[in-house]
Amino acid sequence: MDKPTNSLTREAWIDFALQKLTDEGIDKVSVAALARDLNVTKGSFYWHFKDREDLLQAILDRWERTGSDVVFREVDRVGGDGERRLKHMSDIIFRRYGDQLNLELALRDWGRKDPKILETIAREDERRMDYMRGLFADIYDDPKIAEAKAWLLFSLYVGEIIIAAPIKEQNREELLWTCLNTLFEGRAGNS
Amino acid sequence: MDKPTNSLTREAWIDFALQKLTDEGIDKVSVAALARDLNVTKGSFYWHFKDREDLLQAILDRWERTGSDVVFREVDRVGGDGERRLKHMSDIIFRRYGDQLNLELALRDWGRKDPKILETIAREDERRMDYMRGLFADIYDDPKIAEAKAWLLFSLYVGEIIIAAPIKEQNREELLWTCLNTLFEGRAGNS
DNA sequence: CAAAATCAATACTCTATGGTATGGTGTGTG
DNA sequence: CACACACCATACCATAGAGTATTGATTTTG
Repeated sequence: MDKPTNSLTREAWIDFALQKLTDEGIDKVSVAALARDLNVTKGSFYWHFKDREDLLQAILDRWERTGSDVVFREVDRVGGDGERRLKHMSDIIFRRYGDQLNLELALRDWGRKDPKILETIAREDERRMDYMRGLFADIYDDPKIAEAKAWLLFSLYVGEIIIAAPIKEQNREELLWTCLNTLFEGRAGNS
Repeated sequence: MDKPTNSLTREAWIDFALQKLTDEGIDKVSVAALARDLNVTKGSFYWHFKDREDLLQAILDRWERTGSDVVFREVDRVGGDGERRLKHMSDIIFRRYGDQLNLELALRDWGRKDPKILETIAREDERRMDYMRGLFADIYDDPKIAEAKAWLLFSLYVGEIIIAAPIKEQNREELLWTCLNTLFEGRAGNS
């Protein structure tokens, strides 16, 4: 009863558009190009969507819904203290290659051009910061330090996507964990 | 003898295009739009430039030439040990608001769409990383740690441009210096 | 089975842009 | 003064994309 037809659904359009956004940026998410690649005509698109804006909004909604909650839930499910959870979370993030990272970049780039998009991104970033700040607060009493460490960790996540310089003294994984160890120095004991 | 005319020079076109790139991204750096904003026609553009590609290349060259060398030179001119220089450099970077940061973002976004652009950015990023890694090596004997700290500092620079979350426990300046202090913990003594 | 809803094709308009070809206007120089 | 060059305007072509209107073909449903 779900959808017996083999015709395009609205969700399929959104899926495909999301992939385009990831690969080529928001400007290339054009009605004409999507229709071409899907082997249909624009007549189909304008049946499922009011206009292009409608599609873009749908893309954004989807991203916000399937954002980082899954990561938070998985981390909390396994549990452990603040440091354990943060390292677990970082492990998940660092394993995410390619598409996930490119989507993040494409979205933030989109946000630079459209303040309404930026608002959504800011909400999502705030949720991420709140989560990390909370975990660091388990380790560091000074809320300013906890916030700074969370900020540095967040920066490490995005830095890896942006910085194009080669790593010279170690491999990628080593580097990331050396960075992590730097973040957990200070007040608490760690390996 | 410099340029007695009040007509548009090639450099003026590049200046204006660079501003457009900063404000609206590379896609909006269009011949038609630039000419409109400059109150001339495309006839002027195609006198100074072979085609759009020619302008884009000129923009990139200019960025690479006026990139970070000025910062490095200023830092080295004032001098001091590694930690002093790194903090001096960070102070310079953190004081740069708006345009400088947006240009960095716009460029990296451009690089995502064009591998040839990414090469130039990678070269520049490598110079920056080399410089910072060298300074951290003055403080930390382990080259892996020095590299990681440089990477974290670089991440902090770009993170601030990307992360849209509000800071809650302190103001921007405090946060950045709390982060910096975290980076200089460990083996060396600092304030 | 007929009617209605769903989904897509066709054909069209309008705007923006890259690029070319050519003609016009000021400025300096012999 | 005349000529050449630097600089720009005008007119034009081709392509790509947003959006609309209408029609056509399946499915679903009464």
